Order: sequence, then structure tokens, then C-alpha cells
Amino acid sequence: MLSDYHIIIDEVPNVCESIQNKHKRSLKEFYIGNGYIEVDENGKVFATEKWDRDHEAVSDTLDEKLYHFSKSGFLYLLDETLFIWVLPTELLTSCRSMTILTFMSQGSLLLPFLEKFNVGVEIERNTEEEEKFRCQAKELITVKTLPNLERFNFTHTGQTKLEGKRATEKKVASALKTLRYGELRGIDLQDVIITCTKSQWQKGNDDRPLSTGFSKGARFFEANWIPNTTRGTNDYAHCSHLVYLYDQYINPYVGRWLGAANRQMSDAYALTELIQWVWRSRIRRVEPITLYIPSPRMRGLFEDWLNTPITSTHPAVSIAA
DNA sequence: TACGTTGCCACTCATTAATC
DNA sequence: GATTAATGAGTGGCAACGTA
Repeated sequence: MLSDYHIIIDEVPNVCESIQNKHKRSLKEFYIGNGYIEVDENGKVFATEKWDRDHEAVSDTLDEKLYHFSKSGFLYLLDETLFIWVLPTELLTSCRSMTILTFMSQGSLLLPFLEKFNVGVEIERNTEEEEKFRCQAKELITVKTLPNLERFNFTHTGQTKLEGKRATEKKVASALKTLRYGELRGIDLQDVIITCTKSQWQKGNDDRPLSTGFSKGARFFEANWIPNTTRGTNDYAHCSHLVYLYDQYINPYVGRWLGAANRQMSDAYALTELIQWVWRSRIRRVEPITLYIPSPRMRGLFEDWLNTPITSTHPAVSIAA
């Protein structure tokens, strides 16, 4: 059906997404031991005939959602513990050609993914455009830290482990409050975007969120909290101030599976994700912004990129697959 | 001494419970 | 169902504290 078409996508598609963690023992005993799933050498999960026959009857114990994912052929199991959804490579290869326009392709998981599944790739880049983009960013972005939060661990795990440790959460809230009544005095919080793990910012349903964790007592709840993975929206293109409470790493299971578990890849990934997030703000309208990044690693990566002229020996930035 | 940071109090607002 | 009271959460502002 697609074989006559040349397809162009202007954003890197998500190649995988974690669905669910299971304890190794329960997975071995209930899913594999009882003969409901089989897993091939690549990690692909196949529902057995037994699960086909019994899936409704055992749905109170074995996850029905996983059954449907596996029947669609999108389900993989990593290290006998993490179920992930994987983009079917046929979507990329069944057309005459697929071109993906992107920025900083070396930081996306798409390249190691295509390599793992032996999909041929040609990479083209335009260093002149990249350099223009970088120069403009350097001119428009003021990068700042939040001194009191530099020692905090803002990785996903770091933030998750803090949940409920009120004394520590309060230090973050306190730093935000100081920012609000200090440097951000007079700034409408509707013009501010902030990210951290969702559970450290709000609880309850999304229609009527209640503040919790870092936002509790921070006087910052009116700001626009958006996920660290946000991309492809113009809803925040009016925002002038950004607070980035994150230290990004590739999910270690996914990283190992894709052969991308190294420092260089991890840093490139973190930088790409950060840049995607920053470009939700009014910088996309070529207006100046102030960006607060307390994590020394993330701030260092961003400032290095901002201050290093892009030459032709710089890693590739756009791909054509 | 100046300035940044933190804790506390009083106020407002939204929600829920109680009463008619 | 409408009104009122009680409760909880969030906020603004200020005073006290700590540090250079």
C-alpha cells in the first residue's frame, strides 16, 4: 500500500516505550514457566496458543494489555523484567523511501534502533544551518543555575526515591519559592514552564491536579508543568522563563538492548531531549528566554553545545532513511 | 552590614459536610 | 436543592536567621 510513496516525517518517531515492569520471579513463574509466552533471542514476545485459549480466564492474573500488545507484534521483553512497546520497522521500510528531518540525530534512539534491526540508513547534514541555529540560540538564551539545588539528584530514579521524604522535597520547594520572589518577581507564572517527574509535582486527576512534592509550598503551582519528554506542541510558545529539574539518561534496559549504553550516547541523548524541551518556549518565535538548569551535568552539556561552533567534523544532525 | 534564605501567620478560595 | 459552616490547601508578605 505504501510502496509507491516517498514519505517525509519532520520529527524522529518514538522507537520504543516502556510499558510495564514485572518482578523477574513472577515473570519466570507465571508468564514463561506456565507456558503463556515465548521470547526470541531479540527479546520479541510471542503469546502461546495456551494464552490465546485462556487469556480471558487468566486476565485477573496475567495482564490482558500485554496479551494484546504481543498479538500485534509490538511487545518485547528486556532482561526478563521490562516489557516495552517497539515501533514496527515495517512502517519505516515498506514505503519507497522514508526521510526523517531532525535535529541532533546522534542523540536519538532511532539510529541504534535501525542498526539493531539492520535497516539501511543514509545520513545527510547541513552544518551551515546548524551553525546558524546554534548562534541564534546563543544569542537568545541566558542559562542560569539554582545554587541551592546543584547537589540534588534530579535523575528519574533520584526524584522517585525522594517521594515522601518531605524534608528534602521542601528544600526544592524552598528554592523555587526563593526564585519566584527573587528573580521571577513580576513575571506571570503563566509564562513559566517547569519540568520534573510528574509525581513530584502534582497528584489527583489531570482535570483538577493538586500540588505535591516539589510544588508544595513553592508558590509555583500556577506555572506550566510539562513532561520532560514534551515535543511537538506550540501551547507554550509564549513562555519566557524555563526551569529544568531533570538529569536525563537513557533507560538502562533500553540502552543495553540497543547497544547504546555508553557515556557518549547518554550525553547526546540528554542534550537532544533538553533542546527539544527548550524549544517549546518562545525561543521558537525568536524571542529571548531564561533557562534555569540546576543539574551541573545537564547545564554543562547545554553550555558546551551553545559555545562550541559546529564544523563539518561535528557529528551528524539529520538523517535520511 | 547587606543580602539571600527560611519559617510563620493571616488571609483567600475551593471543596465537602451539615442543615433546613 | 439551596444555603451555611467547617475544613484544607495555597499564597503573600514579613520577620528572623545565617553567612560572607
